[in-house]
Amino acid sequence: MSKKKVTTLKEIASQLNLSISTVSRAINDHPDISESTKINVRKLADHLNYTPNIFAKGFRQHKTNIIGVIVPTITHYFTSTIIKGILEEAELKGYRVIVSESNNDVNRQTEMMHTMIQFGVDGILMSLSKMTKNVDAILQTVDRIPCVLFDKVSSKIPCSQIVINEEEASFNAIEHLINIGKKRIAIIKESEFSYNSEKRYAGYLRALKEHNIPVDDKIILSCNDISMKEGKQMASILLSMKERPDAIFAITDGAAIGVIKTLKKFNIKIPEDIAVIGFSNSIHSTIIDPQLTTVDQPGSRIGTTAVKYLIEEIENTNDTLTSKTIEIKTNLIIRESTFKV
Amino acid sequence: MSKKKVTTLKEIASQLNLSISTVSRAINDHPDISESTKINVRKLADHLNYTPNIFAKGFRQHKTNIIGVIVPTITHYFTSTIIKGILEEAELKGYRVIVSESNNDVNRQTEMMHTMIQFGVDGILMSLSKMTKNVDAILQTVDRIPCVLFDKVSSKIPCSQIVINEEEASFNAIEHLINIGKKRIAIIKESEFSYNSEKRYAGYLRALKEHNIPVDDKIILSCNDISMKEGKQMASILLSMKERPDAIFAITDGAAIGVIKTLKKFNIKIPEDIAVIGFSNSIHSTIIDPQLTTVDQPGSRIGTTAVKYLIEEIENTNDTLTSKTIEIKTNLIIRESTFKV
DNA sequence: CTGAAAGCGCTTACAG
DNA sequence: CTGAAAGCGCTTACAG
Repeated sequence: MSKKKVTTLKEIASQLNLSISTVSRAINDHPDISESTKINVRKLADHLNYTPNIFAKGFRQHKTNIIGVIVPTITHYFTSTIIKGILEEAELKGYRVIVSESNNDVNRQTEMMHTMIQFGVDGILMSLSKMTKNVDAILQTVDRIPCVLFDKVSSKIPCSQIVINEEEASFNAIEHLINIGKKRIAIIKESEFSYNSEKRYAGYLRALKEHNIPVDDKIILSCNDISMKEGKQMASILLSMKERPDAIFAITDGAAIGVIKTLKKFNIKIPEDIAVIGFSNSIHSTIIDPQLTTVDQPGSRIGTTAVKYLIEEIENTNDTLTSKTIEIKTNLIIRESTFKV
Repeated sequence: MSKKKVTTLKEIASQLNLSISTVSRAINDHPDISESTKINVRKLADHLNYTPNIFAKGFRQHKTNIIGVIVPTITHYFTSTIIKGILEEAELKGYRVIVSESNNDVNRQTEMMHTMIQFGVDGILMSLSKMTKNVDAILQTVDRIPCVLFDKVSSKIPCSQIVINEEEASFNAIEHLINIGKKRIAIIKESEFSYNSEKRYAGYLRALKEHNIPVDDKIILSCNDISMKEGKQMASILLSMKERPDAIFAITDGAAIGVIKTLKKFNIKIPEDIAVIGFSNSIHSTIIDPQLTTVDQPGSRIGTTAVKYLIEEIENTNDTLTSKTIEIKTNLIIRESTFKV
């Protein structure tokens, strides 16, 4: 592939009989340079289609204006909306974004952090892969380069974290079920190693407690790798019980949709016999019939917020490193699976 | 943010009493260097956690090992599966990926190509934004740097293009409808400026022709910005006709799902009264009830193939530039919306 | 087998 | 207001 020869400062300087330094300053609008020189330089630069060699620049300034993003899976709708937010905000601030998928593999995740650092990114935005138990590698990274965690975070890591109000959102969802008269509310959650799942579970427990509803372990179901399939299985288990629940809270929309599919198969009336609530407000939630009541997670806002905090940290030269945890508010979207019009 | 001091070749050289050149060669496994030196250098490099400064390297070698990707919208499931494929293959080959969204804005698209070139990407992978009529900017880019188009392509651009067999896939979908006895098949498509839509429409026309079914313009509906909403509207229009169709082919799953929702609202039996086919095999197609017959587009394969061709072009030093168009095969996935078990 | 030196394109403290 | 020079970290032709 033959690339066209590319314009450099040297080229412009020689054509204008100026020094490279002057041309550099003129292009960067340095106050020392006379207006007339600036005009001449800019004109020729435009004409020759000059674009600075970012590598020489980044190399010189130890700054690349690239942000690295590591997520478990890019194909989840929620994740892709976060990335959308990241791209928008980063672009606005003059940063480019390198994206990587860890596929929920902790080793890949570690490797990716290293490659990103090696690529000279200015900072890293990361959503942790499942089962990230050993955080040593991450601690090292946080120590070397600005990092912000989002969505799947860990309190063991000293850096800013952007999350949603998981516990409260879940509390509100359960309270809504109680308000519509439900008394025996099942939950389908993940194992205790999932940060998000535990928070949502905590909200569930608090809601029951505050409304004096006894907790029944039999209708608290955990599964690994929660998805539509698990939702179906858990729904079958719940239906087979002597004392069926009158509402099911699945901590992901996927599982909630699996639940609805199974309930429909057994001709259970939704929400009259059993109401269903999910979590995420994925697009699926309006495709399924009845449409799913769920918690809307503003992915795009999470993304833009994460970028804001990261860039602040990148550009903040003084050494005060305050790691904040920012909670993005969610909304309960009430639809047919809990509310009959 | 205080960054730890980073290990350089110089540091290693001085600790080992070697020259920088020798250390550089040892690390790059140059044949000139003795095995013992290599071992020493590697050991210390590991110990000091040495990672080459990619910017110095890229700057020196005019190669960044970064691929730029520009897509209209990242949040479309199909697009995100393509990106997944791109990330996998790129990583395998030692490349990183910068992603950008054009949001279907031609100006943004042009700007992004420029920024990417400025960032020194080795090549660009692009899916064209809608209404890319003026391809001048793209022609310029193609001239400066290896490019491969995928999914939304244009025959006006001389570079390799990775597409699916749109026309044939659509032909097969229509033929399936004919095989199950349908005789009056409507199509919901986009305007004539959409490459994909036009190809699918061509397949529709050919199938009708080969089966001697007359074409009726009244049941050929076009809309801009096709989605679920448009699917609902078009379905209403079709239902209001004296001569209703007995099958509807929507060229996107979103529109097909809108169609199904409207048909259900009017208690039309699917597929007996009206069968429905979509295009993409998005996850929605198994959420909706009845499940949607649709064309599976292997997004991940499109992504990996695009990367393969791009890297071939990047690494191919000789000047023979052969632009091929590669068609990735699709499959018709038959489900309840056309076939009653 | 190893080293000294030039150079990639840019910025910036220093000098005038 | 402008220029000469050093240097960012690396690779590589040249010399030994």
